[in-house]
Order: sequence, then structure tokens, then C-alpha cells
Amino acid sequence: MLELAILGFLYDAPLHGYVLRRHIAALTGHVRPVAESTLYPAIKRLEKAGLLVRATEPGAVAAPRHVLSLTEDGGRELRRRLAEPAQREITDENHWFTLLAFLRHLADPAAQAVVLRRRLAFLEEPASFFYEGDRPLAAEELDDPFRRGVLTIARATSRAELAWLRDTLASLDGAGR
Amino acid sequence: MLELAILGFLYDAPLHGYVLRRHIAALTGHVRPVAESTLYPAIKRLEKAGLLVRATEPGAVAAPRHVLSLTEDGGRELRRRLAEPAQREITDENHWFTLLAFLRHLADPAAQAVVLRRRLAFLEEPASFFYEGDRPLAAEELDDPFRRGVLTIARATSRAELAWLRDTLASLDGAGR
DNA sequence: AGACCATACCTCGACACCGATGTATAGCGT
DNA sequence: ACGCTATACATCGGTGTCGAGGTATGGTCT
Repeated sequence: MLELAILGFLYDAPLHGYVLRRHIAALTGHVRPVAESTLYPAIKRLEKAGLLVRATEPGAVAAPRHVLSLTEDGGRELRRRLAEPAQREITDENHWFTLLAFLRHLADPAAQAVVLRRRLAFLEEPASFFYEGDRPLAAEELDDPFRRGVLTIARATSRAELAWLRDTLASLDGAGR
Repeated sequence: MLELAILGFLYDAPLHGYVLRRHIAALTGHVRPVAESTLYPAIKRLEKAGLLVRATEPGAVAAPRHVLSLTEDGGRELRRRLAEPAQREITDENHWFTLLAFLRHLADPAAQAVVLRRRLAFLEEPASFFYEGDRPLAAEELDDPFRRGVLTIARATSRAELAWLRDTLASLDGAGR
């Protein structure tokens, strides 16, 4: 998820770590903050894998900056991760939102549609958080107001997302034809 | 999050690891599956911390079971984690839903209300995923259909949750008086 | 002059998590 | 008899993440 965000931001323009950090904080920081001690090793990992290169520039304000840019391999890897996400990226909202934030980098509308359809299939599966045996329980069947809240909120999210998915898929299919 | 779920389920009734695993899978598994190799060490951690004890029983079907039950310390710890969650438990939906699933174990409506109000404060902060400088962008201002989707879905979730929070807080305040 | 904060990057130890793999019993279908 | 699945628990190596701490520069406030 973090690596995807790094690759995604660098796809648009070269950035140095400090700015990259603020970009990532804006994107997902209010939900799940990213520590510096997580970001810098992640950058090194990607550099070691040849997905990005760094160019040292004299610091505009303070210490020297390492400006990071994607290599061709990095661009390919980003597109690969966007086109063939692991199942976790589809099901976990945090991962999924990060993926959506960069899905436009997948130039082909048909490839974008494939990804959206995987999310659609996941949302269309009948699944709850609470069960009676194997039967998923509806919000109305629960006494617990907090568990009822979970289901109410999840249902509202699901409804909104399904509507958006169907809309967007229709216009992607239109564009592909 | 995992530990909270373990403590939460055991608060209702003693269970052995295998059943516990299925309970957890039902609760959060469709979004974020939990590996056995994560669950068993987590159980050991909690046991070592004195939060639960195990009693070996001959297996009803196969291998012997280790039936886990909460200690008094375990119950106290669960209530402490429910009453004073870390900020991450408030902001990250995965964590938050797990917390909500067990919040009823906090017997005091006033204490439950305190937790809900923290989530309310978080949701009422103006925050987006995308910014122009410091200004949060609205869905309508984005060209990218996928980013627009993120905001559309997040807004629907937020709306539904705010309504539910205000409702539930009102009835908790009524019960507390 | 000193305190403080923002910029900019980095290391280290601790630890939670995961996939792969292993062990053992019992039941079902072929 | 054989394979497969479900029950039931466990270990191990690799790795991603975090908190705490460190280094250095330059600007603002008092």
C-alpha cells in the first residue's frame, strides 16, 4: 500500500522524500499515518529493486534533497500492481482507496474496468460481519446498537460504492468501444 | 485489533483457538483475513500477559483442544482498551468496526458515549484525500473519475455514520440520565 | 544569545504479521 | 486402500512497521 503510493506519486513527477511524505500524509494520513521510519526504508527498497533512482540536489531550505524519479521498470511495476492487485487490495478499503487514487495511471479503460469489476464482484457477495450459524444477520436482527451501527454504515457504503461502480463501468465501457 | 477481537469474543464465553479463528474470520475475514500463524502467537502473548488461561480438553473431533478463558485481568484489559482506544482505533475503519463490535462490553452508557464522541469529532474535522495546497478538494472539482469515486464513497459513509452516531448518542444520553 | 520549529534525512531494536510447513486424528467418497 | 477435507495446534524465517532517537541547516520569536 505504501509502495503503491510512492510509485503512484512519482509517476506524475519526481519528488524528494520529505514532500512525498506530505503527499502520502494528505492521502491516507488522517486514517493511517505513515512514520518516517517506514517511508525511508520503503524508498530504499524500491531503489534497490531498480524501480526508482535518486539525484542529490542542494537543499533549497535546509539539508540536501534526494530527488526521486521512477525508472521505466518502476512505471511498469506500478502499472502491473494497478492492473493485477492482490485480493487484499480489493477487499480492504484502505488499500482499495489507495489503488483508486492512482488507477488513472492505467491508461487502458478496459484494464481499469477489469479492476473495478473485481471490486464489484467482492461487494456483490453476500457478506456480513455477524452470523447466526452460516446465515448473515441483517442490522434489524441485532439488539446491540453498536453492531447495528456497523451494519448500517457498511450497507450505506456498499450502496454508494455499487452505484458509483456501475456508473463508472458504464462510461468506461462506452469509452472502450 | 486482533488482540481486541480475541479478548472480545472470550468475554462472552470460553472458546478454543479453532473456533475463535472462525469467529474472527466471520467478523473481519472478508476484508482482512487472519492467518493461523498470526492467531496462535497472539493467543500465547495474551496468555503470557496473564489475560487468559488455557485448559486442555480431549478433542471432540480430532486433536485435543485448548479452551481459552479470560482472566479478571483480561476482562479489565478489554474494558480498558474499549474505553481508551488509541487514535488509530478511532480513525481506521477496520479497527473502528472491531471496536464497535465489542463496545457493548463496556457496561456504562456514559463511557460508551465518550468513545462515540471521539469518532464524531474525527468525522467532523474537514478532511479530504486530495488537496490543492491546503484546501481540501470536493468530488466535483476532480477530473479523475476514480478519485471522484473515493470522495463520493467516503462522503456517503461519513453521512451515514454521522447520522447513526448522533442517533445513538442521543439514546445513550437518554439512558444515562 | 538562546529557544524553538520546520526542513531533510537516517539508524536501530523490538515486534507483529505472513506464508510455508509440519504433526496428528477422524470422517467421507471412490 | 487411497486421497481429500475438516479439525486442532504449532514453529520458523523473512519482512514490513513503528517508536525513539540522532544529525544538520536555517529561520523566527523573545
